Amino acid sequence: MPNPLTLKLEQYTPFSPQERARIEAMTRSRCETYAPGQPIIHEGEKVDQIHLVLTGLAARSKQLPGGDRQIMAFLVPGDLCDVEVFVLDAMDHDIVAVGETTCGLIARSEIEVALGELSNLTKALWWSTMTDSAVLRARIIDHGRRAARERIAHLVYEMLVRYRIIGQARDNAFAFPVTQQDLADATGLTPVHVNRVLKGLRDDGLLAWDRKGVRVPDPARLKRVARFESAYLHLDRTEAGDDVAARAGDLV
Amino acid sequence: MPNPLTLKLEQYTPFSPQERARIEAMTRSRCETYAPGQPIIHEGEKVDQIHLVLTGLAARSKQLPGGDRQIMAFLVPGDLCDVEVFVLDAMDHDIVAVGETTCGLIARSEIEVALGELSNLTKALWWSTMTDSAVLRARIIDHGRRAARERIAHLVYEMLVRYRIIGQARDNAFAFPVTQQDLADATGLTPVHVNRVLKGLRDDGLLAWDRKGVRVPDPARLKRVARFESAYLHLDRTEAGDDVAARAGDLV
DNA sequence: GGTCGCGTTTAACATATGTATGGTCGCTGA
DNA sequence: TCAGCGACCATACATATGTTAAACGCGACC
Repeated sequence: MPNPLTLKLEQYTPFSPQERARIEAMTRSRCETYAPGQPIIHEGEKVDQIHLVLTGLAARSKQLPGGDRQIMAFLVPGDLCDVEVFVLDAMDHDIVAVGETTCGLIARSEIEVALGELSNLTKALWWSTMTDSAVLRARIIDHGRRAARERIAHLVYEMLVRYRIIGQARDNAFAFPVTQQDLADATGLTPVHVNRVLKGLRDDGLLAWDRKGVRVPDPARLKRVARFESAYLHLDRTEAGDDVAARAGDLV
Repeated sequence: MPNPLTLKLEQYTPFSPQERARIEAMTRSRCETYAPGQPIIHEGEKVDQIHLVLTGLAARSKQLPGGDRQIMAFLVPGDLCDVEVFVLDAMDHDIVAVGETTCGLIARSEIEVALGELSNLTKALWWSTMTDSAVLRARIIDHGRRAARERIAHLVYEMLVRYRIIGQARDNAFAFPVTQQDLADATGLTPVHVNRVLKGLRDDGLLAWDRKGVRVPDPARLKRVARFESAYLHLDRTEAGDDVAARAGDLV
């Protein structure tokens, strides 16, 4: 019976017998089984082997302060839990077993030789894709487990950080040319309600929003309201020089 | 003034002067500017150049039948709109300009040489990552713009397709070992409400859910209720042999 | 064979958010 | 100058979903 990973990947492209054998070999080495509810990988963990779901059901999930939990994706046999290890230093969410689950463990080195030498640019592109995914997951958490006020606060704070990173925020103010309708479309709310919430945030002095942009008078306070955790943006690569730190440092 | 793409990518790794020059060269070739609201790429389009946001603000968005729209991500200068062109045949969502926006256009071939030769396995891994992102976006749409009933129906239908693909669904039934609490965590609802909705779906004969799994008596009907569109799963690679089609064919 | 724990089911009630509508303000163009 | 338009703002009301709590079924385990 074929390996679920090849079954999955061959949706994209058929492999040669050699390639197939290589994948089968990789995934046969070592397994681990987990009981329902048991964590497979924790947030913050630095993994150096890739987990592949072989049987059962797992989930990407995030535990929120306050006890809420958001599942962002289910992982069925053939799904890889943590490809991001190649480019990100640590997991920004948990993987948990939902049903009784067995995973194949593939050493990072093993995949590295299978992929061949990756150029700097390639790796940077991977990193960009992986962080984009992380931002998508953050949006899922927002929608699933945060009230409108936090949701909007979170979005604004994230944009502040992102604009700072590219050097386009001065004095915690940045141009953000969206209408309230756009905001509604982004947050899954209704324009009327966006307006209500915005008014509330303005009244509380959490942000100012005039024609030309947003200003955040007190980022630390907005961050608290938004329950913002910066890990998912993966800005902590100090090797990249301290430019990034200098640009976003006080926000994260 | 530095190119916003290098500014972004160098968060991950510093480039050599040559690498930097290469990126700058790629993005200098051709630009296009878009007015607010104007589409940059449409769903279904096959692009063969990559769009890079240089100034302004764009968004990944999806137009739903009924007029609703969901923005899944904002794109600021330095963000790439459509890296997926390398492995996916067509866009599964739109890119629209939110503010006045200019994009640099990078020919697909240009990036291809910069990346070097990619092995089959590498490309398959890219494909896997990109479709995972697409599933995340589907979840954002669910949360933002679908009522609880459709949301759950959509999730169940997606799981049916995914289990079929890996050959673990028989007779439109599959093991799905989740509790209602898990479902609530995944859909952003409350266990009580999940229960209500599930009861409704069962009463309407849309699904049966006993201890050992889910059964979907009439997939076509569930698909309608879920307003499910299969494009985002990218199952239409007929070159992959018709195995996939055979496995999921009638569902998509 | 009882009891304990866990998941499910149901009920009554509370509220965040949606719906509908209309008003104001600042632009733009004739 | 005025009409028209789009964005923002406000109000009244409707409802999907959350909250709390309790009962029920059922397998696990002594």
